[in-house]
Amino acid sequence: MDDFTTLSADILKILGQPTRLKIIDFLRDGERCVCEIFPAIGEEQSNTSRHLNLMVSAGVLLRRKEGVKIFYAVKYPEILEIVELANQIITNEITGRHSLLKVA
Amino acid sequence: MDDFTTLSADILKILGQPTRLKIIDFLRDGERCVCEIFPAIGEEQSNTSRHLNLMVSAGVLLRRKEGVKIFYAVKYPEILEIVELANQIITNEITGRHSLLKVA
DNA sequence: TCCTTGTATGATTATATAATCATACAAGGA
DNA sequence: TCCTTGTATGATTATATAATCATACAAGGA
Repeated sequence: MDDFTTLSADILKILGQPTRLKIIDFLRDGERCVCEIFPAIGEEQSNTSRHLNLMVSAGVLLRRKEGVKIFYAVKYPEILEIVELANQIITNEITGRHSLLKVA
Repeated sequence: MDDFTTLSADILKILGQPTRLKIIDFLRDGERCVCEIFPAIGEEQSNTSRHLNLMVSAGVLLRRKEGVKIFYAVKYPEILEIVELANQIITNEITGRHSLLKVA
């Protein structure tokens, strides 16, 4: 039922949501607990927890338990590369430059 | 209202849908008209057209008109790189390998 | 043992999304 | 001018999604 393309789409879909992208960005420097994440991104604990769980299920975050705290971390370096490329595209879109023009 | 993160999320979101990802993949070798695209991906003309329009609006595809046909092409090479990275992540997920293990 | 802190989840609601059918519209050829 | 081909879009429907409030649950300290 799930072909390879659908699975790849799921990875991009999970990254393509503002709240989740903010979380990924906050985890750029390493693992953080939920109690650090939700104030940093300005979302409710509840909502943040749901997104974190979605990202673990999707395979983009790792979860580690330490006492009462749960730490989350980006699972693959490729995830940060993807975000970086998306940022580049937006930069190009904003400056009105196209790939064809950049070649010149 | 739309900060940079939201815009980047929009790019990833537009790529994170199976039908659209199939279109991107079909356009890998260059521009194609709608009449070539929809049979190739096995979707209705109508649905394909909508997705193509969404992708042009999002800034990931270029549109060119030639007579009665409309040709679409991937706008930025970064888009194909993103798809490639997502494919790598899925490959890792399927083989059960994690980034930490790959380092060793 | 009781309390506090940290996290997850059930229920609900508003909104967005994807797909479909029917149809409109534009361009070019006969 | 009429017809055919190629493409876009209105209306509709089923489904997914994100956010919120309330609450449950687990771990450790006092």
